[in-house]
Amino acid sequence: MIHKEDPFKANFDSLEEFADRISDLLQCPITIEDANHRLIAYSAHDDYTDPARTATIISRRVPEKVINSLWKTGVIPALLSSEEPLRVETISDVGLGNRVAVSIWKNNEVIGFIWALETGRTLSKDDMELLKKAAKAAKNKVLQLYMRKNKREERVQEFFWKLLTGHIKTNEEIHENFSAMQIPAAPRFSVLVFRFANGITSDLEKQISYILQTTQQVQVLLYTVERNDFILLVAPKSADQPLYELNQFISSFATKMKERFHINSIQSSFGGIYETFEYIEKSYKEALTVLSMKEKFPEQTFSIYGYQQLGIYQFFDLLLEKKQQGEFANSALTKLQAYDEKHHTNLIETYEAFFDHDSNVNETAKALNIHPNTLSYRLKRIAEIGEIDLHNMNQKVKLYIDIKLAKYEALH
Amino acid sequence: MIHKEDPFKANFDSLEEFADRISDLLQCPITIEDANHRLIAYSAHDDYTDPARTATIISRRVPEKVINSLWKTGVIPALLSSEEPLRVETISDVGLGNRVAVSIWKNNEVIGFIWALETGRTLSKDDMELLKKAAKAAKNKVLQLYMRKNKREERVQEFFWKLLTGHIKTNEEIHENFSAMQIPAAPRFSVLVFRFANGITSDLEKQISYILQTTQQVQVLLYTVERNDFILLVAPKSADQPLYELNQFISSFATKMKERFHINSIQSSFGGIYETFEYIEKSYKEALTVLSMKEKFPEQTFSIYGYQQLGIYQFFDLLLEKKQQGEFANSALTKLQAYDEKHHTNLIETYEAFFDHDSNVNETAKALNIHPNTLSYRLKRIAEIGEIDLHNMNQKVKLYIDIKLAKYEALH
DNA sequence: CATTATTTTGTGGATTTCCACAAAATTAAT
DNA sequence: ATTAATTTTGTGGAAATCCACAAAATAATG
Repeated sequence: MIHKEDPFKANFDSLEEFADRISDLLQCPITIEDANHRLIAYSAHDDYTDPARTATIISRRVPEKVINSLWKTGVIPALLSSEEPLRVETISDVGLGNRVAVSIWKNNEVIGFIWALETGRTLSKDDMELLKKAAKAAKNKVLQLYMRKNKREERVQEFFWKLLTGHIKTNEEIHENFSAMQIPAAPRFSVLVFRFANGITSDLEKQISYILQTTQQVQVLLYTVERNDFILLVAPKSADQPLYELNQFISSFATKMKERFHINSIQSSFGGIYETFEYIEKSYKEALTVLSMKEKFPEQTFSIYGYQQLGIYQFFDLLLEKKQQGEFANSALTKLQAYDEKHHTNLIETYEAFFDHDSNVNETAKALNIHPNTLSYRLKRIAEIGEIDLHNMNQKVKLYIDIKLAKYEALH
Repeated sequence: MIHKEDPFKANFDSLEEFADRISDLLQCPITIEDANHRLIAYSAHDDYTDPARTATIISRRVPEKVINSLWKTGVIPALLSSEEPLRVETISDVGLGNRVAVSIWKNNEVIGFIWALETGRTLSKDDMELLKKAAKAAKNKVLQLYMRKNKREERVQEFFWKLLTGHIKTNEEIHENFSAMQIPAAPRFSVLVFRFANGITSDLEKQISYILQTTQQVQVLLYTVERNDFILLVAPKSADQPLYELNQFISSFATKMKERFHINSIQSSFGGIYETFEYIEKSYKEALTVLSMKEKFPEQTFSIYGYQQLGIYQFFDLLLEKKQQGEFANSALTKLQAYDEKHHTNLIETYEAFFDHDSNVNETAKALNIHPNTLSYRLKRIAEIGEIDLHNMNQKVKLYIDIKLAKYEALH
């Protein structure tokens, strides 16, 4: 099939119609996606489609695992760096058959993709050329969509910011806005913050937004940007393990940012998980509290992301304030410190390590490079010197807290 | 030996002289004590004295174990209820040889004792009569001492009260007063409070004072009375186990008050142990904090006396305040509560009991009357439902605190 | 420098904990 | 009322803890 003149010169009303036209010309199923792999249009009269395409059409977005594998195999990076069509071999793990893809460009930016599934036949050089022309012809329509989405995005972000700062209080008002903007409802949510080392440029924002759009672990209801912080309203899917899901999300986000965009050192946190929207502001503040604590007390909190996981550190600022007014003097701690000082021992360090390792003798001994019996001996001495009963939860905990608090104070 | 006329008619200059006179007449060593068993005077020209008397003279007070045994054998109660001389058989445990005692009375009150040690000879009926007369004759001189002591006591109490309320601040000023009033210095001290069910009458005050004067476990530097509270400045003797000594003191005080005066239900507490006197006010406040906490949260604190032992409850009022402002919501706790509610389970109670029993599976199971495996199973469920890692000290502790805090809030 | 006190490491055995598995009992759901 | 899910109790064996004791190493003291 040879097309001397541009077969896409004629106007078309919708991108669906356009997809069908390409499909007719190339004799294979066509899918058009936006830059975030959301479905824009697809050709209708095809007899066969592979599982990946089916899933894409059903959920109106490309499945996350498909996107991940397209990144890993270098397909998407190639599409983002060249206007040339690219053949993708079958990746059967994710139900992806042979296909050819091309990116749609506006100036120096990719604003979408066209996919041609090679079901019956393999595309020729000329067919590839044709696909490239199709990409150019689709530009304007995709751009319109893109602009429209951007405008909506701005309105939505403004709304989110009002929620975060508590400028919209009543549940009714919030719900009205949610449905007006077609933001899906969710039974529970949390505010999540990614804090970057530098200010978030609009380029970076697009990259983040891209990763979020292609994430299906949690539902991202809203997001906005504030200096170095990328702030999200996210809804974990399960009622059973919301914390687990959020942690997973954070970790996979960090991995993706690192692998795909070489951005390291993102600090992440999320606030409490709540069920009604009045708590958005609170959850946000809690997320900020976690970040602030992670900054001030990094060694103790590096593995903590959620406000709940922050545990006793939630009230450390409160305790510190009182401590600095001279309260909560712990004579056990004082005595142990004095003993350590005088005899060059490590009783406090030992105590701390022991409880950091969940009162597990062997683990702690290993971590401290000492014999387990040495650890036992030291604990016995700690009990004697500090006059503290190590079988008493209350006393144990108090000393543990006081040790951490002293560390915190020293860092301050 | 018969003495028709009163042999004590003649004036005498000092009680020492008087003791010698009796000793001459009865041919045995004589000791005169005040109502609190402090040595007032003793006869000098005696060839033999038993260990109890020696110790009494050396330390200028009757040893505590001797007093205890005189109470147990009913000697002191008898002396306190009758003017008649009383023979005491040897109590060899405490180094007490045979002797005769008589109490010195002023109106209806005992203000001292005279002891005659039967070293060589046994006292006859007439000798006893003589001793009784001696007690009457000693009255005035002993009373003078008694009054003088009382006056000093008043001045000292006033001074102590100023210390407690922070009206004397500088260490210098405090030290000056201490030496002016001949209060012994002590390397470390704490303020201790006994709170009685009712106001402290002057009778009760005397009884308490009596017990304190005869106590040698800790050194009582100062005391005073405020409504229902008997407030003491005490100095533990050892540097190693001051807490232990103070706890012992409290427990033995309670026992004595019960056994000797049938007074139950004393609430006791003490503040921090400090080394410089500026902290007296603070220690006092801490002691009051303990008492207040014991009142508000009795089940959790019934075995706590010292401020240090109060542990995490030291900052419960602080936490409660924040909690009531809506902070520190713990979703793990919320979920567990919901689960308990819905399925009629006891997860929270189980968790609490487990840590109250120092994470000891067997003990806890016994206390809850369940199989140890049931406990394990419940803990596993708690971890799942609350999304909490039971191998993580921080998370464990936070939930424990939050459970106790919820209880505390409910009691409020 | 010698002596004493304290700390560390090692050994062995009784006890306890931890788990996996399974049967019974109870509760919830259709 | 039957089925399914959850909870409780039981058994047994591997692993870990605890403890007493002792030798070696180190630190403190006169």
